[in-house]
Amino acid sequence: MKQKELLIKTTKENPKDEKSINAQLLIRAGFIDKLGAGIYSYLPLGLRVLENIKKIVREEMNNIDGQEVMMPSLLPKENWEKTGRWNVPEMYKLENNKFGLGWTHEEIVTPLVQKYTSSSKDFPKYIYQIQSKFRNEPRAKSGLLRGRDFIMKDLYSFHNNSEDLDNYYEKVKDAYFKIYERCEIKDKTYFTLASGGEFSSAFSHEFQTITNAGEDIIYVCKKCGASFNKEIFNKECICGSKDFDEKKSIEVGNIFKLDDKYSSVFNFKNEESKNILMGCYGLGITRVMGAIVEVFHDERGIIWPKEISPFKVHLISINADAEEIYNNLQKEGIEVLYDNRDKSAGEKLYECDLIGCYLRIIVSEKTLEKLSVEVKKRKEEKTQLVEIKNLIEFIKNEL
RNA sequence: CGGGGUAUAGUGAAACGGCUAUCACGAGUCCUUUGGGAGGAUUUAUUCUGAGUUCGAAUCUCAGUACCCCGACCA
Repeated sequence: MKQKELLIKTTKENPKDEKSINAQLLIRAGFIDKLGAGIYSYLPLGLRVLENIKKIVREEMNNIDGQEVMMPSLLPKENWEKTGRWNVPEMYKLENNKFGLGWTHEEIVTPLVQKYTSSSKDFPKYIYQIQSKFRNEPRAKSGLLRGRDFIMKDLYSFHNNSEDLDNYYEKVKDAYFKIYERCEIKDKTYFTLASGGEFSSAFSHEFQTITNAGEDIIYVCKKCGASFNKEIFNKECICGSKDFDEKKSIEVGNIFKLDDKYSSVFNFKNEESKNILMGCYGLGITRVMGAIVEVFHDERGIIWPKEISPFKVHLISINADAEEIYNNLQKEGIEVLYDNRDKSAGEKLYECDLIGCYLRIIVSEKTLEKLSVEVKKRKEEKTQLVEIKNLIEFIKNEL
């Protein structure tokens, strides 16, 4: 992609109506555009980031046999009335009062699975989607961290018995950690015991990423590492220790067992004449994007993890023609953003740091004399001189 | 939903109740520039909406709306 043609405008000044770091940087660097509180457009760069996160999530969900579907967002009132969730604060109701916008999908996925199964032999089933969710947040805030229109992956599992549910629950937990590992926030993400909430009998588990921008407080046991959400924290760990670290964090995932809360409607029983049991597993795609920016940035801008970077390579020419190098990189299938604009060197470098692609290549008169270019990782200070004839191989090794 | 704050050009800011609403950046055109946001020329506004006070309102008052922050809420 040539930067001259990209729909992007970066700014030096922070927008005055955003205080959170993720919103400030993402807007300044041209990834997102604000339409209202908790409502954002994703511009070409921002959409590439989202797609990268979605790709990781899809791969890990498919690895645990998840089947992707897409359910509607426009949802009939009747579905919600059956479960008593029509009159909840989260629901955006449409003017005609016959439909509401989807803020979760138990009401849709359960009848769907019921319709396409006919006996307990059809189970288990694992159904997920990646889709816009709408929640009437009383207070949208912190940029992408709490939106009213946001993107979420929601997986629903259906089981014959609780052992099967328990086993799958563990598999989802592992899959989530793989996702956070690939997003490079695993080190800062804790598997946290939390309240089950109104619709789940026991406890739920949250994946909490440590950041000051977070809106939750968790307590991490210094002895065994177990962590607890403030809402259920009772001052003594399961290991018996009373020594905790208190940390601010953002919930980047939430999994819980619904048991038969919604699935008691299935009109067939399993072998033990028990109901089908459900698990529900949420992961906020846009929230993860915001959390990554909160975790990975410096005073100059965003520092994207390798797999998330909108382009793997940002190619910059200073007083030189980088067209041929750009074409060669593209031919090799390397995602490259080429700054071919007629701007001063300083401006290009500042923008490059702000946007924060994983690798930076600078082509200049100075290094072309040595038949070389400069390559630098955004997260590192050191720059390497690489001969042009070895460039493709060098880059491929880095990616 | 309670409390606090803000609203002026595309962006960020300035302007005592009084002159043609000012500055920087961005963007457009022209010229010179090119290793860390370069320089000159030129162009760029319904001061959030509605009412009121006043000879006169960006400025004061009231109402509304939007946004930010704190809290409550957060399957």
